This record gives sequence, structure tokens and C-alpha cells, in this order.
Amino acid sequence: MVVTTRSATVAEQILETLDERGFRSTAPRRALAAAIAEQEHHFTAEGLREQLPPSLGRATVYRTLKILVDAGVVCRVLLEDGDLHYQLSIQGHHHHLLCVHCGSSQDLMGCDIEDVLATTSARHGFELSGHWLEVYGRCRECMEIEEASV
Amino acid sequence: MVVTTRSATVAEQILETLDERGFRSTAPRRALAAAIAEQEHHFTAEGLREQLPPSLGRATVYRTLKILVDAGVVCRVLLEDGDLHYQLSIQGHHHHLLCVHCGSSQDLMGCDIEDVLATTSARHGFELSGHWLEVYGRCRECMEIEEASV
DNA sequence: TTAGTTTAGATACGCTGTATCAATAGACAC
DNA sequence: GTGTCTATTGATACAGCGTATCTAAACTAA
Repeated sequence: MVVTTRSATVAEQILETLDERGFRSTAPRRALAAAIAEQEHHFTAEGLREQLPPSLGRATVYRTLKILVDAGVVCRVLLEDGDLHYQLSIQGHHHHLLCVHCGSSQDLMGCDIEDVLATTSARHGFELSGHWLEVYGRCRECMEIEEASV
Repeated sequence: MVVTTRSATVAEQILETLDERGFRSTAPRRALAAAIAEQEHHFTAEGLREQLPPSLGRATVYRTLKILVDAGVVCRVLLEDGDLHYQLSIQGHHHHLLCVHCGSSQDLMGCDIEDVLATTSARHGFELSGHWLEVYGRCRECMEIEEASV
């Protein structure tokens, strides 16, 4: 019997992307891919490092994260205080609904704001080429927990 | 004859805000206010420091910037590469149209995306509390210069 | 003028990330 | 398998941005 967990599949996807880009599959990268696949929320490089054997060098973590960000497998999320964290992101362009309470984030596919931005930009004589949007608030789970505890 | 330049007025506004918040008007702060008022684009703390006498301490620049950000006189802008810069921002909530070519930025008042975000968030069971939006592209001047040079 | 409080500048520190470099480990041909 | 060639690793030093700490100086009010 073969058990395929979500994180195993995701880890494989990460390694596949690396392979497609001509990067070798190495033990450190496999460990990193597995660790990233297991992250529930957005994470920092140091946080990730703490979950890996100390023998795995600091530079390797940062280097690999950079590669993965460039490859679009991992994206950076901007926290409300200006901190930049990392997050799994197999998909393409998307935004995040960040729960400021539990730290979870939902991906917002289908960028509804493109049209609004295009119109607004044009009004300012501005040729739109990209945007960065983060949305902060409270997720359903946190709202339900709060309601239950009142 | 009294000449009131734009930057003199802005510098005064900055100092007024500090005063309202109970901060003293000191020589370093006056110098900083004047320098910030003169910035054409977004700037970094170190960049600002280079335009000030070296006698003005590094810590003072960072400390004052922090106060001004908290006071809403200066805001932080997120560059496309993830760098955080500072920018004058006398107004309240707004966004920026950042020209990736010349570095200029226009303020986008009237946040047209609130409605879209509220709807989208609700669909995800998410209670919206804030957002961060930066828009990247090319400003009218840069487009005209490019067209002229072709 | 004096006493009390802010503020300044120097400096050390912390965090995130990058550059350098010798040693190692994959990949591939044979 | 073995050898060779190159990518990758980990250690380390470094860089950039920002904060904490501390003593001296400057401001404010009495």
C-alpha cells in the first residue's frame, strides 16, 4: 500500500520544478522541500532552519529559498508590520488573505482588482505593469473561536 | 518679501505634527524635516543621511523616521523587489503608483478597491481589517521620454 | 539658575540576506 | 563501477537596515 500525503506530493512538485530548471536534486534540497511542504503558515528562513538538522547550512537555506522564489514555487508575503515572510505558492499570480490572529493565509486566486487598477492607473497617465496586494483580517476559524468563547 | 517654498511649508507641517504629539523641536529634527520635505521620490534612511551633515547621528535618523511613520507623516513603500523605502505622506490611507523606471511615485487617493476586497473577503469567510497595495508601472513622463527617443 | 526630562550621538548588537571559497557530492560518459 | 567535470555545500566573513543602551548635552518650566 502506498500512502501519498499532501506534503509528500508537494515536496515532489518542488523538486520537479527544480529539476525542470536544471538544478540538481541533492539531499539538502530534498530536506528543504519536505520542510517547506509541511509548513502550515507563512514562514521565515530562520524558522525553517530550526526545523532542519543543524548540519544544513544557513547559506543553503537562503540560497534554496531564493531559487524557489525565482521559480515561483515559493512567494514572499508582506506582513502588516512590513516583515517579509515566505510561503508555498505553486500557483501563479495571486494574493493573500492573511489572518493577523493565527497567521494563516488563504490564497486569493482570480485577481478581481486588475480592472479597477487599470482604470485608475490610466486616469493618472500611468502604464500599469504589476502590483503587490496583501489583505489583512481575521479568518473564519478565528472568528468562530472568538464567538464560541464569548 | 516672503518666499514660501513648497518644501518649507511641508517641513513646517512635519514639525507641527511632531509638536502636536509632544515631541520637541530640536535642531536635528528640523534638519531632518527639511531634508524629507526636499525628497522628490521615495528614499531610504541611509540615503537621507547622506544628504545631512555627518554630525547628525545614524540613530537619530532612524529614530525620527520611526516617529514620523508612526505619526503618519511618512509612510513606507514596498518596492517591487521587496525593498522597503520611505516616502512623505501627509495624507491618510492611500496607495502608490510607483514608476519602476524613474522611481517617482504618485499617490492614489480614494481607495477604489475597498469594495472589491470586501466582497472577495466575505466570500472567503474573512473579516477584512486592512490591506497593503502597491502598483508598479511607468509614469507619463517616462513614457513620453521613451516615445520621443524612438 | 536649577532641576527634571527629552533628546542626541556613539556604539554595540541583532536579524536577514549575500559573497567568497575550499571541500564535497551529483551526473554522466566510459 | 570508475573517473571526470561541474554544481552544490557549509563555513565564514561581510553588508544593509534597524534597534538597544548609555552618557552627555539640550530643552523646558519653575
